[in-house]
Amino acid sequence: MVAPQAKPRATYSEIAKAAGVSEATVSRVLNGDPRVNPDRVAAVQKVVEELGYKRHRAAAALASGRSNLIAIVIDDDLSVFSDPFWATISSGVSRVLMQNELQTLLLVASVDSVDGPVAHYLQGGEVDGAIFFQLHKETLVKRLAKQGMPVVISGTPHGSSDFVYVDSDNFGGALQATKHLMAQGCKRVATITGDTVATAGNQRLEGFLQAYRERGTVANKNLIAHGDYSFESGKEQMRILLERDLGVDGIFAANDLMAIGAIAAIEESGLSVPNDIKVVGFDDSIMAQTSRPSITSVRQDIVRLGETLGELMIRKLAGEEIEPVILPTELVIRESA
Amino acid sequence: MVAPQAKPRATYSEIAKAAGVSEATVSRVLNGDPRVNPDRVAAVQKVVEELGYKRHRAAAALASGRSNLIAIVIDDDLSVFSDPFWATISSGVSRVLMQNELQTLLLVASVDSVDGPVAHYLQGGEVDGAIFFQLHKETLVKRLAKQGMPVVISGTPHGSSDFVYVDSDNFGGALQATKHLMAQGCKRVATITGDTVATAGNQRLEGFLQAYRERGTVANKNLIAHGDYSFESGKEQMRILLERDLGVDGIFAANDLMAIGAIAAIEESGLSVPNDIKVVGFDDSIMAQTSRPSITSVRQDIVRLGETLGELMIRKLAGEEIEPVILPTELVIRESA
DNA sequence: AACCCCTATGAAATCGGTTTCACGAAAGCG
DNA sequence: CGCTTTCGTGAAACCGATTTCATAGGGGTT
Repeated sequence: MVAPQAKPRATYSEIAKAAGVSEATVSRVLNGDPRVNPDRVAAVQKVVEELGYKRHRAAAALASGRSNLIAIVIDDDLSVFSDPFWATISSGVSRVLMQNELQTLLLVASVDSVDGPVAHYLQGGEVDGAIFFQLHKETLVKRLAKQGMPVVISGTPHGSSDFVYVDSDNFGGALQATKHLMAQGCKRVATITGDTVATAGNQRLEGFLQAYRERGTVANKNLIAHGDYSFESGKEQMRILLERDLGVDGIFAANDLMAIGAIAAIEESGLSVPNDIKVVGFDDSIMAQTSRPSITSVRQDIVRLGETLGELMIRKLAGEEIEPVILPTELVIRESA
Repeated sequence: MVAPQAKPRATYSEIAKAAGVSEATVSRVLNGDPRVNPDRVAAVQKVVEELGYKRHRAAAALASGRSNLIAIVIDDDLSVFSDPFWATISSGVSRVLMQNELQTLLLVASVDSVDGPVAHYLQGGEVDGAIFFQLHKETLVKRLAKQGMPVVISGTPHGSSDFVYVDSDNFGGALQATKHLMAQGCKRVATITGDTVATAGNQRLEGFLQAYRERGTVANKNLIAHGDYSFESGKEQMRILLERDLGVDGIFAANDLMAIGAIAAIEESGLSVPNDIKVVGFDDSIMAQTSRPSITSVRQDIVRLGETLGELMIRKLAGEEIEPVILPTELVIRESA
């Protein structure tokens, strides 16, 4: 049951011989060194073509000290199930990296410990850079960055930190969503927040509050219900809001799932969406489109997010100074508001 | 802006010196060669511990010819958006592989061409094995397998092919779903299929047909509507079924999204679910839970699917003869049927 | 014309493990 | 008791690219 190896891969030594140059020159040609005589470049390229040569990554990595590998680090515990965008982002990252001759290494593991296997792995110099999703503890990332490893993270980090990150405009999206509700005539707009410990949830809440400020008022504290992004919490918090009897006529939910939960609670209480209460969600997920009523929602460009992560990493590897990027969101208007 | 490198990593030569043995012995110890004297094993392990040594992957790969890298290959065009399980499966794979000292390489690219970059990459011997998702063209996979590369695929392949694959029991799930509808008193159960060119869609259709057979009849051809897994197609095909006026009172949709579309069409026509028509979906996605009415659906164990893919790969790498695995499905009963 | 500098190039060292091979010692055998 | 095996071990070759370093020519300067 052993592998019947195909033709043994070509090496520099063969190419060098066939092209009548030294291995050093082959290397120079393949790495785009401009100093090589055009004739030889052509000769080498011809042979490379004919032999169907492919660079041996491990050998190149060993010799150059660069692995051409970028890790995508995902925390095992939380992200996979809670973040529906994970796949899309990763694919965007992978595509962009691949176009730049880099490979994507997928690391799904518990990232919490600064001393765990992931930490060791990353610090072992096995990868040229790391992209983090769903950052909860920043200690590890901070340390890696300090050691000189190029790091880009998805989502706004907590602290002052000078990490480079990419995020959707949670604040702006929430602001726009809330203002839309107000513009639709809602007098008392409430919000159901997501996990406000994480920055995304917090920013969406801030956007909501800002809409009130821009109207010259302050949102009543009772108009803020704290959910956790789940359908159940949306339903539950909506029930609580209704019980408070504040005359709520508009809801900004921090994601679509909670918006759907809220609508379920509203309809169970005998009211209707959007006639009695209007609802806006966040994410513009497939559910926003298929739910009845369909849900007005804040759209994030997830593909672009992934691609941006990849691009920033590439620029960072090239030594550029790079800045965090906030991607715009867009309000998609449907039946619910 | 250059990396302030931490301590330069330890190497065999240091370990060998410190432990008073040769580098060859260090290698043997670190690779678990049983022939080494226990005293030396202990000595080496102690030094390794103290120095916090980490194996240099590139060097090891170069010397041994094994990369310890397994590729997950995903076709750019289709899978990412259409398959909601992608992320979950990948994470399962990655976790299992990591527990076995293997890394997961994510390849998102167009896989169609037998001569494209992915093909080249895989044939370049850069990885020790490959796991394919969403297989459309089998040519490349077939060739890789023939060349001795361990290959495992997710989903049942088309042909006779002797590939090793892992799949959910689409046939059994569909059979169970349809029988459930019949048991609920449905006299005329129809189905909305997914893409029947792909095996999963076909198997679900076959399961549906089998339910009729087991009842001793044959399903009327007009009871079969062909969708494409999208919400819109579910709605559209349901409309068509209703227009045929066959007295349909049960629907098995090949996924939840189409089930939701079907329900939308049913309610728009003035009928109600489940009173007039009962509906069963497939996937047990989050939408099945949050939709109103909530949807009875066939559940697949996606996490297990990913883990199984990883496990099969590991066993294959170990040289075991392995067989395809079909994972059981489970009918989750909710309001719609 | 003598001298210096720059450029293109190849020989050889190097990266850090793995594996082959040879050898001495210990063990098994007749 | 002498001879063949087996066992543990280290020296050294090796994996395939990259990179340093030395060198031979070519060009320019005065």
